[in-house]
Amino acid sequence: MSPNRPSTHPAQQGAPTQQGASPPQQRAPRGSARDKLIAAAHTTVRKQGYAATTVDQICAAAGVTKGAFFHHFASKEALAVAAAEAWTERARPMFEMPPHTRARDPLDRLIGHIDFRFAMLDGPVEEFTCFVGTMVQEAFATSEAIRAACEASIAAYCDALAPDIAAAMEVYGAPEGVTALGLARHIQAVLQGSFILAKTTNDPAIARESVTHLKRYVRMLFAPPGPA
Amino acid sequence: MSPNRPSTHPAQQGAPTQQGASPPQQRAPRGSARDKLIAAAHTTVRKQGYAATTVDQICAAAGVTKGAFFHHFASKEALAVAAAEAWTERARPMFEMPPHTRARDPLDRLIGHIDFRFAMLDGPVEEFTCFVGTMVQEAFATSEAIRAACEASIAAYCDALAPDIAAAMEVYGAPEGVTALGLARHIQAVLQGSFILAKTTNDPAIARESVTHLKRYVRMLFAPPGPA
DNA sequence: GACAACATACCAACTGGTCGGTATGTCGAT
DNA sequence: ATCGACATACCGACCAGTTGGTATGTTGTC
Repeated sequence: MSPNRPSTHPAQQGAPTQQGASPPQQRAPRGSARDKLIAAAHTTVRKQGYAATTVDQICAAAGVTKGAFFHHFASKEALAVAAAEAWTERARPMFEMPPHTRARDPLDRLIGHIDFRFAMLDGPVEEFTCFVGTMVQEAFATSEAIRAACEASIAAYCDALAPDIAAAMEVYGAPEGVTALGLARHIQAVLQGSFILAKTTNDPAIARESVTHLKRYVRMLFAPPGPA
Repeated sequence: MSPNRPSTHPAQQGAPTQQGASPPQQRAPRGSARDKLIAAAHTTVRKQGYAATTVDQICAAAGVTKGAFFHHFASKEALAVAAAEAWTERARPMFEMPPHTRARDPLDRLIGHIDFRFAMLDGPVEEFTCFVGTMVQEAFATSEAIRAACEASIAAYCDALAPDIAAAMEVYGAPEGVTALGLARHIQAVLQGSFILAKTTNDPAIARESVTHLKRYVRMLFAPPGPA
């Protein structure tokens, strides 16, 4: 659950409000502040965590003022909830775009998805880790609204993954006690855990190692049980 | 990076400052403040996260004043580092005490350990989750000292787990590419990830589900490959 | 074994800066 | 001329860290 691609709107401008030059420098188009604040929350919270991120920092990263912030969001917590919902949307293309989603065999689609997640584990840690996973760690006991929003986002991911797993189970069978949603949740757990390990070492390699184990597990689950 | 080492003292007493009895109720024994502060940091940070936890809260939970805090620790960050080191010590008995550690078969010891971790996944979420895993999420990019301390704690856990895995690999073999330390790290990743899922639902059940998958994976890894 | 000199452990009150949030003003589109 | 979308200026609460003190050992000396 962590594509760095905010397919977001055409209007996009990372830089702070300063414009150097001559002609009729226009400011950012009206109506763009909300999206920019959410995007800024994603990047800032992924790097620093939720509590350590101040509203001023988010505003600065978004290139808007505090007035705009509290025009769009009633509180910092409200932004967090909105950002969690936006995160779910941002993850959706992962289940539609990549080539493996067109594979005929459901197990190929599932393994393809894991490979896809594996390939994301590269570059700076804060660019592939999960916004909602980071946030729920801090807020699960102190903000019921944030916790619920994060739960919904994770659940949406698992729900999106489950159909392919269910189909694979029908084709290849699976051991007693394995369910599609349960395995989807386990995949999510391994990803989240691999993010934490990557943070401890500040290096994605340790995360790839774990996802490799995950891939092997899925392969073994759906392998024909008997002799070769 | 500086836990002030007052080469600590024999005196020990878990409880807050109150004493039960009749006569001139004395305060907590000298030398106990440091340990109490670390214990308070463990519980408070596990529940609220690191950044959201204030020094005053930790002091209140420990039953000491801020003066005592800054007598023992140069900064909030220094306490975090000391608490991460203490966390490692706190985990050590897990590898020595439980009955399964005496098993003759290394795979039995390994599975026994996973069962042991499984059994811990019960009750309030903040009582079985990992202090260093929680903290490193927030601090990996902002405090190198904390990040390194958390890395060391996680590494110590994996190092403690690896020998049994290595022994199991020698007895039962293992697929190409599997290493003892690598599998130990994967086990740690699954646990950390299961904690996050438990936080999203505020319920340990989802964590147990993932650890069950982990156990099945380990069993499959070390199962004889051929026909039954 | 008593006492001066010192060190450690802790406490209460304070401070400078920061943070989430508010009150109010301005600008552009309809 | 009105309203939504911002910007500016500001506030009270809070927070990490400081200061200046007291109480309780510990140690060296005679």
